[in-house]
Amino acid sequence: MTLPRLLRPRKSPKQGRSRALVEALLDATARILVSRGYTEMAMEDVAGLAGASVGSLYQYFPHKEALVVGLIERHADREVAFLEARFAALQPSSIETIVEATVRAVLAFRAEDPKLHQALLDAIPLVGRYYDLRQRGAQGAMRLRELFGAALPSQAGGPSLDELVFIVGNATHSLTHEGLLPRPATLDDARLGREIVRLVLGYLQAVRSGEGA
Amino acid sequence: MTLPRLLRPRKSPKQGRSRALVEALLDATARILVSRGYTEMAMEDVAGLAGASVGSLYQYFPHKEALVVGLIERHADREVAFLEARFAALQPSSIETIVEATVRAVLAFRAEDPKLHQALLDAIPLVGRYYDLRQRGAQGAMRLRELFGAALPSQAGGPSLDELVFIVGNATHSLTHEGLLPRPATLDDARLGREIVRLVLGYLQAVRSGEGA
Amino acid sequence: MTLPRLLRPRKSPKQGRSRALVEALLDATARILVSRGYTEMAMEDVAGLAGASVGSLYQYFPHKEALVVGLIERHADREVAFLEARFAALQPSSIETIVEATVRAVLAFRAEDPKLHQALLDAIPLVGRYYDLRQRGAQGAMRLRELFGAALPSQAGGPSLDELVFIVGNATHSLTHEGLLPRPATLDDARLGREIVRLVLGYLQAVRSGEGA
Amino acid sequence: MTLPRLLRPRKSPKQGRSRALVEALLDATARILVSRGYTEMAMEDVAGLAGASVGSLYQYFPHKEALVVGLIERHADREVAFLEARFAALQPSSIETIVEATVRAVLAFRAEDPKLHQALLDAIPLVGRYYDLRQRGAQGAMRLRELFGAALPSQAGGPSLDELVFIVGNATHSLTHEGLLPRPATLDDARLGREIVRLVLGYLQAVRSGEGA
DNA sequence: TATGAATGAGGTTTCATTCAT
DNA sequence: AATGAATGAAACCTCATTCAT
Repeated sequence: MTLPRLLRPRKSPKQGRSRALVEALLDATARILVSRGYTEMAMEDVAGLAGASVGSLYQYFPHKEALVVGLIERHADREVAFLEARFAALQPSSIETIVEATVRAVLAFRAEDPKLHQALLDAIPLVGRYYDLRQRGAQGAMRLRELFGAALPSQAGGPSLDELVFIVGNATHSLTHEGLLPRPATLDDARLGREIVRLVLGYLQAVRSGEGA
Repeated sequence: MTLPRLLRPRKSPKQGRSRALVEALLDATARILVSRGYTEMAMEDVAGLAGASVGSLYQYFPHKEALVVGLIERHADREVAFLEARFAALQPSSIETIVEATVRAVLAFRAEDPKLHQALLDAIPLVGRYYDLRQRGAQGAMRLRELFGAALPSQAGGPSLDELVFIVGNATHSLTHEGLLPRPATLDDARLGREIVRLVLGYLQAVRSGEGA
Repeated sequence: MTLPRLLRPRKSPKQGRSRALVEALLDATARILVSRGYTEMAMEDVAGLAGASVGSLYQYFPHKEALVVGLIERHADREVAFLEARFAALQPSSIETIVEATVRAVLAFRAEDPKLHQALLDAIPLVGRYYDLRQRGAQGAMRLRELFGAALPSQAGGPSLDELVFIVGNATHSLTHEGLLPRPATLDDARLGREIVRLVLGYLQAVRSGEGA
Repeated sequence: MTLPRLLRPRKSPKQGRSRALVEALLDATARILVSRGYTEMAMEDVAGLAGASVGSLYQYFPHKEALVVGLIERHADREVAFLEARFAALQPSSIETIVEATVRAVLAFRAEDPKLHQALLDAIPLVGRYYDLRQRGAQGAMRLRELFGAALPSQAGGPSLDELVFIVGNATHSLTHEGLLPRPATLDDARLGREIVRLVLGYLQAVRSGEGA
């Protein structure tokens, strides 16, 4: 618990049975993480819910954090796949279309399991030693750069592309998840999406017109 | 841990000595929370660092969560005081001035102890049973409503004041703290502040001009 | 807790105020002992219920056991007084009358607060280091000897007077309190008293007639 | 401690090794209970004396009370087996023989480990939430009913069979254990047994002859 | 004399992790 | 490969008792 250990599983799930077990273990982790939270999640219960023994669990996930990291990564992979599927249908397009599609897609993915989404977000600081959020984040940033880079001419005096991606990416992300302020009841996903789009496009417009420089 | 427990201390710190002890305990909590994180924070160590005994600690904070909640609330109180002190100097003012001052103030407060700020943010989900983030958030929202309400005419077809506060508040908050994407090295607090202001004003401009409606 | 300490209170309750406080403390002890049991009884709660502070409590009872011992002794004193009041009305009398009166009196005293009676009985082993049950018991035995000695001629081949007192005393005591076997619903105090009397007189009869020798 | 917990172990000892461990744990409990008493008995010490770890202890006994209840039940089972073995040799017999055999058997069992016997009796009130003395007692009463029912014709005006069993059972039990009055030095087990038998038979005689009715 | 804040040893219990079978 | 019994460090928390005020 004190000394950082390797994150790689002892055995790579190559065979089908192993793969199925890993999936079951991650499913169990998701269920318990949502219902009880990380601290109250016991390894024995995860194994039990997955129909396996602790021993088997430890064969694939060398410690508790690895389990959560595994779940986060599976979730992130799924999100990427979900988003890419949506993007595939629209390029090349105007920046307006791209932003709109992205925001809608992110909201749609989140809507599939909001509780799990939130639980994973909450768990990230707890597995920080083993999961480098920044690295994953950087991947997302790269993708955004691609999407934006083509559509946006860089602007003298304005933010660099990296900076712009940082601003837009974080603002969007935070607004599509639970944040500090409670969401007004009037703001359903559709309306929320519209406002986020307005926020992003308003920003891009301001950058283009050199306001605030 | 399973049953919700009371959050009220057994005893309220009224005399000066008690008050000093509570402060020392919260200081110790802050130090250890930053250096080790919530899970690794042991009550005995907190008491020891504060020069007190576990027994005394438990006299004022009936359980571990209460200790962290106490720290979060002290921190939030200080933030409010800090911000209000800055606001006091500028009203009534244009919306541009208000936004700029707010963003700078938030960044300045955070800069006083970024590690602690982040540690507290990370701890919030862990004490969620005892600390209602939303309530505190709602208070902040009310303050923002006051500030914005006067300066912003409501716009037909645009977001309500509540919705606007939600968007602006969350976007600002997330960008002034650690988020999903790593902050580019080029983006120091000054530049970051400028971009956030641009984001917010760009949004308000878009709302006013009815774009995206 | 480990080393036996003195049982004498630090201060003898001579003044009226002191005496009243001691009574209040013992009353509180009784209440809490009945409702929660010895282990769950906290000194602070006893003091609080008596309207005093822990400090004052410790002025009169140097430790937890002393409190219970004090209560037991007050209870025993009251029982003696109760019984003696009843005895005063009937001597000299036949053995039948004596036994009958004794059994009825014991049952009557117990009926005044059966819960407390039982709680004190249960607590005796816990304060054994400080309370010598045998000594108190021996006092009771002496009184019985007096009562029986006059009415019963010793019998060659039968039990000595001491042995007889032991048998009769213990049997009576156990039957007037909660024992191993649950009391049948049909057996109210009146019927129970009748059977105990029959048991004792039957025994005395058997002793007299030399049966079982 | 405040909330009633389950009494069932997490795991049932089925294999031989487990069974042996449970026995060792109960033996250790017995030793420490006798030497230190329930309150001073520490779970770690029990485990240590049994050559196991606290963890293993808690695998079979989910809390301290369960450990003591386990011991009490093992002891009671052994007592039943002991008594039944003695009974097997003598029926059908006269009531005199039955009473005599029973009293002697109870005294003989108790003589095997008087200290333990007493310690368990003392512990019963402390685990009352988990151990229903009455239920066990009722079982014993049923056995007595069988034994007596056959040999004793019911008597008009006298006690019912249930009442009779209650009287005889409790009187016998209390006299074969430590009671309120100290046992006279002259009264060894043999003599004590004789007196108890006399007490019981005297009572039965009185019932039969309608005395005290 | 009375108070009640402070102490801190010590207790019970959990649970991540290992490893013999 | 799978199992699950065993481990034991370590955590939280209580409460009898003391003593400065």
